Amino acid sequence: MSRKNSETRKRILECTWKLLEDEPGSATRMSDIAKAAGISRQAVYLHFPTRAELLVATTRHLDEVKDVDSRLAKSRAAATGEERLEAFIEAWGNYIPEIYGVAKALLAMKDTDEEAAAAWADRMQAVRHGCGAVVKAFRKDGHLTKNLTSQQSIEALWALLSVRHWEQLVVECGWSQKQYIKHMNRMAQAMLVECEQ
Amino acid sequence: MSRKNSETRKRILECTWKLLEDEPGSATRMSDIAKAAGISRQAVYLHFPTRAELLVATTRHLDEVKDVDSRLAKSRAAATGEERLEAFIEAWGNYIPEIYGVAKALLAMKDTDEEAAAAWADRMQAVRHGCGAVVKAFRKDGHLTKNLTSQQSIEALWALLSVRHWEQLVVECGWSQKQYIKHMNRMAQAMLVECEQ
DNA sequence: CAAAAAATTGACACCGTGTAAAGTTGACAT
DNA sequence: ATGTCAACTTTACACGGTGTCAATTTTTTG
Repeated sequence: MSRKNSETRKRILECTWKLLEDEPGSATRMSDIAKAAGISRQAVYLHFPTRAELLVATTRHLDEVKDVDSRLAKSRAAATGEERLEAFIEAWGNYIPEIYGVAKALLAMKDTDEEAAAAWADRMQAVRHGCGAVVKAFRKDGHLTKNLTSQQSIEALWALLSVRHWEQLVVECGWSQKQYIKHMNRMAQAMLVECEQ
Repeated sequence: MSRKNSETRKRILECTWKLLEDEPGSATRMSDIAKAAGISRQAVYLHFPTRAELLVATTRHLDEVKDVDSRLAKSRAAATGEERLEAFIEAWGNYIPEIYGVAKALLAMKDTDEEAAAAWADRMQAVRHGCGAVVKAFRKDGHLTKNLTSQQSIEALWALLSVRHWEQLVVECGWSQKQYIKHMNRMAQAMLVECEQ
């Protein structure tokens, strides 16, 4: 316990986070992080055996500090599917920009590193669960479209709310966070709900 | 001309393509490509100064061989917005799996290499144009939702039809190509069209 | 104070990209 | 047949980033 939560370890995590926040992606090197934390490059390896493990630890640290899980859990209070969807998109959609830097680095690593892939998949599983809860609520309301199975609905919603999708709209197309949230609600609604015309 | 279309050059491009098709992503090295093409690693550099330029050339080669542009142009024959959308999704959606390997490598490179980013942006511009044409047709029909500006509609559709979105649904979630096409049509429709209930 | 833990220093191996230079081979032009 | 030109080979090396190792110093703490 005292080992795991050492001062230095925490400082490394915070610096990694800050650096990736400023410049999302894979540009940040181990030496940059060491310099930012005011220690030698080797000292970083003393705490984290590989870059992948450091990134994974940083995401976990972030999730802990920001307390995603309880933020996502809030949406479960809502009664109707519609309300749940809105609460969920509010919670997750606004969480994305806070983790974007680290997420992007992990996403880039995913292709080559097994461990990074597993860590990312694990975190995304939480989001998927949230999507599942939303779909279930819609189903209960009897509002779910018949064009998709529950499984497909979950996956479609999950993909719609992916970090990459957010990235494309907000970072590449320049949508504001507010626009993103608003339109995601509309789109998800349109996608999941039966549209009788 | 004779220079640009040399036997060897073409063979390198074909091998790059094949290798990336088998194993999408950034794993394929210059030496792998050289070996596959039956030449020395340096010979590859004789034709393509950098890995980025090779990847860019490979996408261009692919686009040329597969003739995307004319495939996408076909959708312009359709009269109504709905028909255009369907033709466009048919054309582009079925093109994605054919280029996925190379696309993924280019996408990974995009983060670090300026030239790769530009090449990818350029190719994506073509898709965006297609989305623009679809939205325009819908607007003309008077069926476009009032919740989105034309620009936003184009971007929303563009993001929906992104390679990454396809990847998530087909590669990660295991949707069949047929399902993907079918549901993309539905989703895009639901997203763009006014839903009077 | 002595032992243990944390960090430093400096060197090095490995990989993949990219550069450089000298040498080989074959076509073909006169 | 000779010379030359282009394509390709071979060998060697520089560079940057990750990760390893071992010897040493600093800090903590029983």
